[in-house]
Amino acid sequence: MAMSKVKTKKLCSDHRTQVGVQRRKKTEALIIRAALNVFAEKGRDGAVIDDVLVAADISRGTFYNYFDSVEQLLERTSRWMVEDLIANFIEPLLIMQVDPAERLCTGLRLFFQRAEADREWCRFIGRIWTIGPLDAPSKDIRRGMRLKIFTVPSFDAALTMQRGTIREALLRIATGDIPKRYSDQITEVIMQGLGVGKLRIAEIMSKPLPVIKQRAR
Amino acid sequence: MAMSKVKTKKLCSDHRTQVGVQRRKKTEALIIRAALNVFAEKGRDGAVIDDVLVAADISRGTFYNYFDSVEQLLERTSRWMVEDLIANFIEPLLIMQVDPAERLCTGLRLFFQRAEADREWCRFIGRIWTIGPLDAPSKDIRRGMRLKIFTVPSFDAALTMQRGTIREALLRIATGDIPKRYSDQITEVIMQGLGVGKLRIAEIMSKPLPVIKQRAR
Amino acid sequence: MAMSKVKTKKLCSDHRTQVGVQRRKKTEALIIRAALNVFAEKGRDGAVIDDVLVAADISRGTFYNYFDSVEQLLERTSRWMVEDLIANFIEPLLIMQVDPAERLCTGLRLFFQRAEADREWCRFIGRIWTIGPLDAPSKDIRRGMRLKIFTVPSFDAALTMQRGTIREALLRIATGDIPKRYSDQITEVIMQGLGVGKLRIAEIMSKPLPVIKQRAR
Amino acid sequence: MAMSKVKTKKLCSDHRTQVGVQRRKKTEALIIRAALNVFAEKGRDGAVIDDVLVAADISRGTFYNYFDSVEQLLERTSRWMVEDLIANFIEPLLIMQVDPAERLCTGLRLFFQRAEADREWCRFIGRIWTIGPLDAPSKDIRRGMRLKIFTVPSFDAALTMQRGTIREALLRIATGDIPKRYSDQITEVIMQGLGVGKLRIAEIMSKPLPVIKQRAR
DNA sequence: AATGAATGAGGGTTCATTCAT
DNA sequence: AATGAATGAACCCTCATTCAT
Repeated sequence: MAMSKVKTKKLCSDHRTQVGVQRRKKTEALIIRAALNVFAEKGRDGAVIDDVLVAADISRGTFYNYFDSVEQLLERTSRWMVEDLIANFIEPLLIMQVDPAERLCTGLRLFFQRAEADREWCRFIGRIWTIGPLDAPSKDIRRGMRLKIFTVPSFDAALTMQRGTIREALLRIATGDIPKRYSDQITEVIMQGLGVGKLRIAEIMSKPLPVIKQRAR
Repeated sequence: MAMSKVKTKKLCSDHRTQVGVQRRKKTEALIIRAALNVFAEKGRDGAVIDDVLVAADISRGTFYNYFDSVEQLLERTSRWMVEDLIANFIEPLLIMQVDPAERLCTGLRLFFQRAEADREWCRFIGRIWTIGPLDAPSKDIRRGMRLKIFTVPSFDAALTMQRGTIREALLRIATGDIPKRYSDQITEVIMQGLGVGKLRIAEIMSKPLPVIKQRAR
Repeated sequence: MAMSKVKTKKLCSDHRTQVGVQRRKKTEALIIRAALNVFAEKGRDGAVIDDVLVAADISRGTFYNYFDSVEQLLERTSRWMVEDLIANFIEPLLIMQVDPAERLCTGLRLFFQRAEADREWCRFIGRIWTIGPLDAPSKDIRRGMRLKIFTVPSFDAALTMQRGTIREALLRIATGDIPKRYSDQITEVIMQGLGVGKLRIAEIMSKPLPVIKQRAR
Repeated sequence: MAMSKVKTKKLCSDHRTQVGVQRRKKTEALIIRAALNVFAEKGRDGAVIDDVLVAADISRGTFYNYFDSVEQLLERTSRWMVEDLIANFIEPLLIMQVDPAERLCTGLRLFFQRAEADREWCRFIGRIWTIGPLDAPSKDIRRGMRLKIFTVPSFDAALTMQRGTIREALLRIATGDIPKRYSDQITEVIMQGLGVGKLRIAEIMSKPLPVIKQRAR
């Protein structure tokens, strides 16, 4: 049997390799998906490796074949999130060449839309979100300031307000206990904080949201 | 003789008792102060008992003479913070009978003033801040809404914005890397988010801050 | 005042000493009594010093003024028990010059009588009873064997049976859940195990129990 | 190929599983065996996890892979003992359809025989023995009472006598310092306590003990 | 690759005992 | 004497990581 194994390996090593690579990807995605839920549920420190193993239905050994440590798992899960965000929100929005206010507004609404639809995703970002590059909106803020569309005391203050409000809102949304139109109201408050007038806000909000088809990852 | 004895004993015991009570208070304060720093430094879960023991320079046993568990330490430290806040900010401000905008504004400025002065305090609130009753400002928001001074889509949204912005700002302040006038700008952005006009904001901000003498605790 | 104190001390040092000695005795008895209950309640290892302190309503320091360690407390409490037993059972019985069967029988019945009346006492002996010299009955067994009143395979076996049965019975009595006449039945079974005939047993059991006035200790 | 792969995997996995199960069983047995000795040596409360770890030559982690707590270890060790007893004494004896006196007598003798052969086993039962179902003998007592073979004041008293005597005897045997024929004498005393006549006892005792081959566990 | 048994450093808690007042 | 704060050794338990199969 050992021999046949070797033979087999030799003969179809290419195919095998490819299959192997695919399986690796699949397992890795499986683990990350599980990790996402676990981190969202228990938080960065409350999460324990066993939770992930159970959630992904894999063994300890398998896990350590894909990740070196829990720290790395967290990091790669975060990175995955960011890439997912970019692929599903940032890039699509970049294409629309509208003014910063509209773009920011639309981005926030789409973002919260997903947050409400996927609690775990929402909690994960709300609780863990450490890695910087969620900063697509920050470009809009800068541009909007340059164009006097946003009138704020400073860029730093604006960014702090926007980020803090988003995170706090996510945590609230994750509880599941939110009033009607909460997300939209949050968006409006942020816009108002950025100095956009009530009329303009109402105008932007009245436009229908573009439909973005989530790209699988 | 019996009488004098009793007297002596009573006096003596009272004195001893008082000394004991004082020492207890002192040690407890020592531990809480240490815990504050440790929690601020390492976060709720990163903090380890040994850190506190070292920071307070006490033994394990002493710690457990004052607190039942680390959980309780956190809780009581938090409570202490809240009481400190109330004693030093809320109560003094309650006395000034001005309009909600001014009161909220003043409160925030004083709050950030202390945050900048005491980094550990600042980080602790920014990272740990879970216990509710930081909600003195929420009353101002409600009143302001009733008086049409604050024009926001909803109370919930306003509160989320205010809280999230404060927390994010605290974390930033705690890094020590903040631009000039950062705290004031944060205050302004919050006011703007609540729908207060720029002129009114400038007007309020131009008033000198009342001096509050920190009550020792 | 310091002077007067010295004076006083000098003048009535004798009286003081005596009072002191009495107080010592009293406190010591207090602690032992408390320890008895605690040991009975929680067992040798379950008992904790704090339990004793609370039960006796004294402070740590006081305790260590009277006892060097918990081990010593246990030992002295046990010894106290033994002395109490001797004073209240053994000595009174020694005086009655009857045959060993009657004496053993009477002794057991009195013993169980107290066990039923004082649960803590009962549990303490049942659970802790380690110190040997409960062996007053053993002399009766020896004598009874010599006189052919007790017919057993060996002294050791007889002693084992008697002791084991007593302890087991005490534990049962301590639960408070015993059938009517349980103690008497236990006594009868022991006598039967020692080879005494049923008629003789009945005869002995029918005699009224002497009344022993418990000597305070 | 897919099929062969599956097959291979299945075979392989089965084998691995089996090996795993066997190793688990072995380690568990190892720990329980060690625990038995430790508990026997130091008693329920004196025993410390480290003792078990050293005795079984395993690491902390391993221990907690098999048992949730020391309490559970004790419980499962006790349960193991009981099952061992049942398998090696009770069941074999159930087969012999003789009168209760003979069966009880034989059971006791076999029991003590093992006690003398295995000191740790003996001490464990003598010191820890809490879990009920050692009560095979109790059925014999009941039956014997019904058949007037045992004449005792009550079932409860008989049981107390029998249990207490056994435990006390075990503790004595465990010391290693016992006279010749001690176990047999204990058995005789118990029988006598149950009201069996000396002649009948001698008759039963004179019969040769059946040989029971210990079933490995 | 996958498995899961084994490891051991690390953290929380208890409690007998000491000691300054 | 009495008090009770302080001490630290000893214990239990968790969990990330390694490793033989």
